[in-house]
Amino acid sequence: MQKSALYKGCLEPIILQLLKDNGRMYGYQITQKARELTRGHLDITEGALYPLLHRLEEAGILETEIESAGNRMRKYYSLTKAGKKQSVQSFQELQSFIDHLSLIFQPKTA
Amino acid sequence: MQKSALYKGCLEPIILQLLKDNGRMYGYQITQKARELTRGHLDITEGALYPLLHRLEEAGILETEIESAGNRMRKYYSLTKAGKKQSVQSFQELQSFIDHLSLIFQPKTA
DNA sequence: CAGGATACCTAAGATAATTAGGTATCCTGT
DNA sequence: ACAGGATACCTAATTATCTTAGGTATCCTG
Repeated sequence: MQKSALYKGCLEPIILQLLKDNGRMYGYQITQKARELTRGHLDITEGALYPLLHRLEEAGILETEIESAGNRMRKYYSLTKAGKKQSVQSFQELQSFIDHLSLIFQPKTA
Repeated sequence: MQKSALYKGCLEPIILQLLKDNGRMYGYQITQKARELTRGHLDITEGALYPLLHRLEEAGILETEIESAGNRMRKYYSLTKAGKKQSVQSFQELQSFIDHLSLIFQPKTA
């Protein structure tokens, strides 16, 4: 995906939703899960993902635990209490945004 | 709207769709029609609209006719042949993008 | 032991909007 | 008569968000 600029602005709600559904995840895992759920259509680039995760942690939306798998580190992210609220809200925003779009693209059913 | 960054990248398909449905429109009219169809939720800013219209004309997607209503000019935009193709394609892209999003946000129904 | 997958990261550039202006006409109310 | 809101066009500076293109390092398979 990402050929289209449509993707812009959707990354944050996507991440919050994945963390809501899966409890806690590390960065690389998030990219794999998104790819899996969309059968390869959604490719989250690491250059977008990591800076966003850091911003969300900074903002108190996410919290981290670092663990090691063998000799390799994994930084697990999960929703804070504020993050859970945020994930609900961002889902609602996305839902309502899509509803409004459909008023443009399917005016008959309006 | 536009509090959310979701809107980014959607303006072009929206404009193409409105022109497809309404034949020909001038800039200000596009903003009003979008507002009307979404009952006030979609506010297309002129700073985004006009430069985009110019780019689409430059690209041969849109063509213009200037008319005057009283002493005031109106620049009407309509889809070229290439523009009609483009409007179909951009609709399909939007549709498929939303389908993929729904795989993230409603994984049960996948 | 090369190469792909796993796992983290950042910086420079591109893209696409917002914000905040500018110009000018038309119409309504006081 | 004229202030102010709607109509109608436009652009430039800034901001937000992503892509591209790197960098480091471990693990596993052929």
